[in-house]
Amino acid sequence: MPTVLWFRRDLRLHDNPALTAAANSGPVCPLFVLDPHVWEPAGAVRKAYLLESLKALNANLDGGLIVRVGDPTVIVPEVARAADAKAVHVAADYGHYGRTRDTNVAQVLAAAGINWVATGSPYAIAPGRVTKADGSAYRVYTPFYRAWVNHGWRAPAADPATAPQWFAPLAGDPWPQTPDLMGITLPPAGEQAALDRWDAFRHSGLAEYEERRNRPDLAGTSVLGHHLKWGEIHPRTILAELGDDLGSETFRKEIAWREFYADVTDRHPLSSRVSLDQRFDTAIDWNSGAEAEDAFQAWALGRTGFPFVDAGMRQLRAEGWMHNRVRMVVASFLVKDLHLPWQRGANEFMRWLRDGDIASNSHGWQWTAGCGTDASPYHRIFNPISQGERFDPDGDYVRRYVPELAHLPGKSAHTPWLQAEGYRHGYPQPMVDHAEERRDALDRFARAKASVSDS
DNA sequence: TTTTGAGTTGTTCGA
DNA sequence: GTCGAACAACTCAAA
Repeated sequence: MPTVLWFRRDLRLHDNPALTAAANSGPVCPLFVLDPHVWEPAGAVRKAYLLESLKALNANLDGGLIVRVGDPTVIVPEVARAADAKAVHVAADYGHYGRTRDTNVAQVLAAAGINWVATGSPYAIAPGRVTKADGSAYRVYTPFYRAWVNHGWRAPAADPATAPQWFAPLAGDPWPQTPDLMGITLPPAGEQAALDRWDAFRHSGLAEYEERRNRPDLAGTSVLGHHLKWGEIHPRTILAELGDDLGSETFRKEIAWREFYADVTDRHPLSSRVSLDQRFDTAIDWNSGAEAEDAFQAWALGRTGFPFVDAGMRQLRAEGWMHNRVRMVVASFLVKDLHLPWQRGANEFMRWLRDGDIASNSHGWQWTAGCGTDASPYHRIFNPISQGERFDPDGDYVRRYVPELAHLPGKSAHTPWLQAEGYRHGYPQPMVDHAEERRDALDRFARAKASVSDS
């Protein structure tokens, strides 16, 4: 019996339970829907990367992937009818939009007598499965991690018993133009690229991961985020090959963060937009007005006058990627030094990051802002200068992305204001006094707390 | 129910 | 330069 396999963020053919389920019941019509709701807000890098990934998937399907542009509640039933399918297979989605969309599509399909079959998820353990003894959800990472490891996960899914028989009952839409990347080079996309990257990291980065992962000047991270985001590789594939050494243990914890934030999103579907600690949305006195807009622009364009922050924001625009350590520092700067709500920065990240994942991004930002799952002290405020000197000790990262400072030797690139004016080549003065803004951020939080407890 | 221990990734101050 | 304490008390998890 023919089925439709609707690809969303699982753009691979191996370790794909939904594909196995579909193929075991008959010929499979592979479909991807470019949903304007997801497509339109995406920046050029995100769009281009997705198109590259679809190209790779299409090649693996011998050109048989149907790509349609439009509303999934219309397109999926239309393709299912054309295929004479009795079922549409998917991997479950857990974001707020994805879940609502799936409910609506399943409803339209049901009315047409077509089954909705969800098999597997983009996670090693489906969100909602790791719970405390009483069945409630964890809100703190470390106990979640212990329970997650204890719960365990399946081995990678077997390939279908017989090779899938692909078919396309109708033509797809013309693919959108690849956006102008203005010089950005994308990393290779697709399932093979993902497996190659994992292989390379496993053999040459994992052993030193613990030591090098916080160093943006070195290539110490896995750079698997975009592959995981689009499901070009499944986390189970990775977990199955991790050992018990320190590097493996640390990397397993990073995988678990992704799973934790998916679990939190599952319990709090709106938390990609709304602070888990509501005081941050209702009681804190955020900056606003024209001056705040100027400040946001300076941050977004990498013109704050803090070299580590500016290097990060310029890397984001230059590559569609930013090192995780620097993500935390620029996030802290926006929220604690410029007093702007985390959602502004989260949106900016989602527009540019090729690996931008709504659950990880939102909750990473909430963690830095201090309104998320971490109950630890709110006075954790990153010092943009000492973070730079600590994690980019020779200034190499700053010089790579801030050409105005390329001539400053060693760690002096972190403190250009100590140089004569002419040596700064137009690089701006620090836009704020960090010590002052730090005190201000603490004051604002204290006032918000007081105002909430008074009312 | 009460109690106790602990919490990814920090910063600053003063000895 | 290095080290420990204070930040300022909060929330969660588990016994």
